[in-house]
Amino acid sequence: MRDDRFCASNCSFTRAIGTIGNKWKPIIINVIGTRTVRFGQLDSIIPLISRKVLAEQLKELEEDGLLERLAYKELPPRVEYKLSEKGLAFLPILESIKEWNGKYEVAPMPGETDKKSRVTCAG
Amino acid sequence: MRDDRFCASNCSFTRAIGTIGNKWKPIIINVIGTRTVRFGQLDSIIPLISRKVLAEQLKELEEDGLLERLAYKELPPRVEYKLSEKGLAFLPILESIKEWNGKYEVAPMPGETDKKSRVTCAG
DNA sequence: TATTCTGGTTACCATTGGGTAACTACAAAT
DNA sequence: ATTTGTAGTTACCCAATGGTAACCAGAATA
Repeated sequence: MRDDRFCASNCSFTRAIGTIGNKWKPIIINVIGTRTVRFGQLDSIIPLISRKVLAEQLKELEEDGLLERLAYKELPPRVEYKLSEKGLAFLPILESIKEWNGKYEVAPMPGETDKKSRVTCAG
Repeated sequence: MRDDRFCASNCSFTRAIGTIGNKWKPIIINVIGTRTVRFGQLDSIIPLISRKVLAEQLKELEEDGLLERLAYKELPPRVEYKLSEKGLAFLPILESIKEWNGKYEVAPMPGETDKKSRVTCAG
């Protein structure tokens, strides 16, 4: 998922894209926002992502220092995710993407077809 | 490459990510910048991208209104790509990603290993 | 006693992504 | 007459992605 050729680039920008340039990570970061969110919450807030992929993405985001994972030694387990300083500093960028998209998007709203097959950010 | 489930979301942000949330598109947009660039130039400036994938990405970017394609009726063919207004408006976002990464990136520079296997933005 | 609850992980399998090489058209140059 | 150059496209094939279902621990609840 994370492309090592990107992360090993001598270009800082390319490395950044290697870190956050995929479709799930911006969504996850946006959903977490300034909150503290549990794994199960993320799994249900973001439909169409499987637990497997969600776990992968969270692990990578943690490795890249974008979020913090707090595991409570309880049973049943409880794990909370929140953005690190680096992750929080990324939020304004997501906001400017929203603005940009709102300003220039061509097709405004899709027709009411198959709701099940759509992704929601539900942020 | 472009995920239809994202593009059909009722969430504007998710749709935006469906459009530009992959690894090649930000790179391509960054490389083009304010210039006018030919297909072959892109192909040689961006190593490790194949012509096939490059052509795909360019087509999608054009469909999404991020760039304009100017084909001259010559032989051998000449095609020039430049960012549209929407594409140009995306450049500041890429700049803020660069800033953000410069500020928070953990591993600063990779060792001198296999240069061939790296991606360069060469912007 | 059996079920539930949570945050994963693992094995298995189908789908997809993406690379490579060959091919196109035609003009100009060798 | 053959090669070169451009911007792709197509067929083919292998590797990687990602989904599904099963499984785990161990306490609390019914």
